Amino acid sequence: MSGHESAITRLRAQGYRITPQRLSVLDIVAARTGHIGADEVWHLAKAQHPYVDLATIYRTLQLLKRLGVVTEVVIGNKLHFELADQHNRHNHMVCSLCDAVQTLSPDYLAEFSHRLEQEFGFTPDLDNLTIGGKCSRCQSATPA
Amino acid sequence: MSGHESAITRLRAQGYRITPQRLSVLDIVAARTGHIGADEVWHLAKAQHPYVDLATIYRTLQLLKRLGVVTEVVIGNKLHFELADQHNRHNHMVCSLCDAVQTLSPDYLAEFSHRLEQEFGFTPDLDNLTIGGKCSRCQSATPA
DNA sequence: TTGGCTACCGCAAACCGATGCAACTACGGC
DNA sequence: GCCGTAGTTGCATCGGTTTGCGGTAGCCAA
Repeated sequence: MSGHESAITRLRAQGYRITPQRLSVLDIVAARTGHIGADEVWHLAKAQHPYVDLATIYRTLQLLKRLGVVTEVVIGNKLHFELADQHNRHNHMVCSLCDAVQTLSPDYLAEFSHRLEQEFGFTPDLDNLTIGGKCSRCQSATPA
Repeated sequence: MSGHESAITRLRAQGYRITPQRLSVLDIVAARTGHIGADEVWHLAKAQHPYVDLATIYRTLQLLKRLGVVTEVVIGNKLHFELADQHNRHNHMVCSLCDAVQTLSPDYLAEFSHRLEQEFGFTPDLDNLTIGGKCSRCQSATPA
């Protein structure tokens, strides 16, 4: 129940309403260290509030993403989310074979990002950037 | 009708079969300069072969992607594909607001990629990396 | 050329995520 | 504390992509 008062304040400040459903989603995502799937958020939310609809979960998560409260991680072909912590930003590397996830300091992408902005005027959304590829384990396990 | 014989050879060499459906998809993607949506591939394929199923199109495109024959570009929430040209590699920057696509030399990502491989043993799949963000036009059009 | 093995296809249904709509409710104003 | 209104919700449905299954056909061997 702590650590996301600022998110609530921000919601209210921008004219969004504070609803039990939104609080549930926020609590659930905040309680988890690391990412959580949309379906799992739904499952947990129903425990608190039996009639929440999955559509509401998706809408809420998209809203929180737009506000920068949560970030999105694409794992396999499912969406996962995690609380955006400005003091612990990171990107995700996801193995396309085993879906293992490693985190990465945004420092690795800082220079790249600056160049895109300066040379193309394009502002990459690094907070929600998931990098696909092969982890070391699968890399060496693959025949050739 | 030219330029993808090597792809056919590669398919056969790996034990995959050459079917009319696969040849259609290959022709269609090769004929297009730039990316093409899965549904459009389907549309064009049906002109040649009326009973092709959309599922076959998707399966074929995923197979060709796995073999490195085509690359995937995520635009909005649709998948697009284009012929992988080793002599003209590039990445894509897609605006999340207007879906505009800009291409980017892979040079911009080369150093980043090397670091991931050396420090984490993670091999990023840069060929299929789509970078989301805001294009300069939408950036300046957004109120704040 | 023929036969047989197995990859592949078409069909249908499932799945994830997004969206339109009418009913509902949070919340500022009185 | 009550009211009005506009933002939200639940429900139903839809669009794009994936998957399971039984029949089909590409390819290799003889």
